[in-house]
Amino acid sequence: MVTYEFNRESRLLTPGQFQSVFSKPSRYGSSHFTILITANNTDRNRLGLAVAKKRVKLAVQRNRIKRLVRESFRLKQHDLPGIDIVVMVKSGIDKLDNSEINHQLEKIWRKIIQRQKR
RNA sequence: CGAGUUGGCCAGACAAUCGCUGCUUUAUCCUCUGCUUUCGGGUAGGGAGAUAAAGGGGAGGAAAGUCCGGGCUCCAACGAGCAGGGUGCCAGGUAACGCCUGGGGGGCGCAAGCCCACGACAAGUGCAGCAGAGAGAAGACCGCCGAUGGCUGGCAACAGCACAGGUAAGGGUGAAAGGGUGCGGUAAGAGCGCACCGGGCGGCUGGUAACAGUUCGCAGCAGGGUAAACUCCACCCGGAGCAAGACCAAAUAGGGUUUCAUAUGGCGUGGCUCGCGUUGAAACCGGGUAGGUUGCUUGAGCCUUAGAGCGAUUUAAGGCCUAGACGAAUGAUUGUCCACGACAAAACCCGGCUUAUCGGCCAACUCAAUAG
RNA sequence: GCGGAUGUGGUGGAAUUGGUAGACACGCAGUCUUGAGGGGGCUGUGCCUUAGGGCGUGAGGGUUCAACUCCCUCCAUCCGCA
Repeated sequence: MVTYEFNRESRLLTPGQFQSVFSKPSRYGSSHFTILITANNTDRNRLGLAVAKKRVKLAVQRNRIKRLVRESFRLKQHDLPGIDIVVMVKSGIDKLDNSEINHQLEKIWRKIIQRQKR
């Protein structure tokens, strides 16, 4: 039975874990996202978010974007093959609506899955 | 039904599915201690964690800006003085405030009502560029006069000159030129005199006071502005902040160089001095660690009723528990409905202020008025 | 989260007992020199306006005769604290 849970094991928690992703990343991107991934040699995927105050000024918008990314990751996590992910954003993303953000994330997940299968 | 003022309340709703995070209960697993044992275990109590199920909770009126005030924590204690800072009509409220309430004064509005850093420049010191004659108990540039004295003419009355001089009514300069109006007065003028108005000082009356009134008395008037200039007066303020601080584990390896001091010293201490405590301190190089728990939500708390008070507020009784996260929860998708949803999200906690904001509802009051 | 600092033409940066804002340097534009370029010289350079004049020190108010300067509110940028 496949569950769509999202608890603390599915996140990057410490600065050290973030650093390991930043040190040897594969890059993916879209018009408003930059995503870094690296293999973590487990059967779990882990997500870290880096939404800078400089990119998105209002706390309400930052929270909205983080929630959307988490939700999208939660629903897709079983199709991904054991990687650590750091999602960063670019300026202007706070002007997009929910469906547009979801659409961009979908495209990136599909690209990652294709790349990793080879 | 219109126009407006003040106060208070709400902050899309409902359903389904999938998620996040605390709390409570139950079950299973793990673990510690005691007792017992046929060494498999059994039983009682405790602990923290994991999983599952059920129930219940889960951003704001501004959570914001960080502009004030407190609680709390540490600085041995926060004691004295100086420096520095803040507030500023009066009275009250409060834990406290730069906040609030009531009152006074001034301004705006037909009104309900709204707005105001609103102590003292007659304690002292300073400032006012340019312009202007003169800028502070002032000043003759133009103007006015020239009574008096002088000169000229004339027998004289007097006329002329504008020399001495007088003059702040008028012009001009300026942000500002030293009470206003009228009459008298005069050579021309002038609080020079008088009347009224305004203001000052003293008294009296009302008020806790700010202040107001005065048919009372005094003196012709008194010296303008600026204190968000120094200052004076009254009152208040020790410093830092939850990244405060405390605990557990690890670590800080008794390493090197330089400088200061060597006790009338250094440091604690983040203005200085005294006082107090403590006994070396600081900088750089090299090396090592920066994980977890706690502080963390029950509080100047909220609701109802009754009493005190014009009110802010307060007293009593009863009831309620209403987010505590930590790479950071309170969401996503779909559907239905409508007034089509603004500004915007806690990070130790409260009380205010300020700023942003789609709209909706309720109450009291004011104006316009009886037309549709 | 807490604490602190700064804001002046296109750029750096002057101007303080409150008294003519934009010194100085760079850049830019025009012009002279040169066959041309470079270099150098000279002139101009915040905005609006025909002129007179008006508006301009991050924004908005206030005090004052007068504000870059003093006071209040807001905005933006930067720095420090484990």
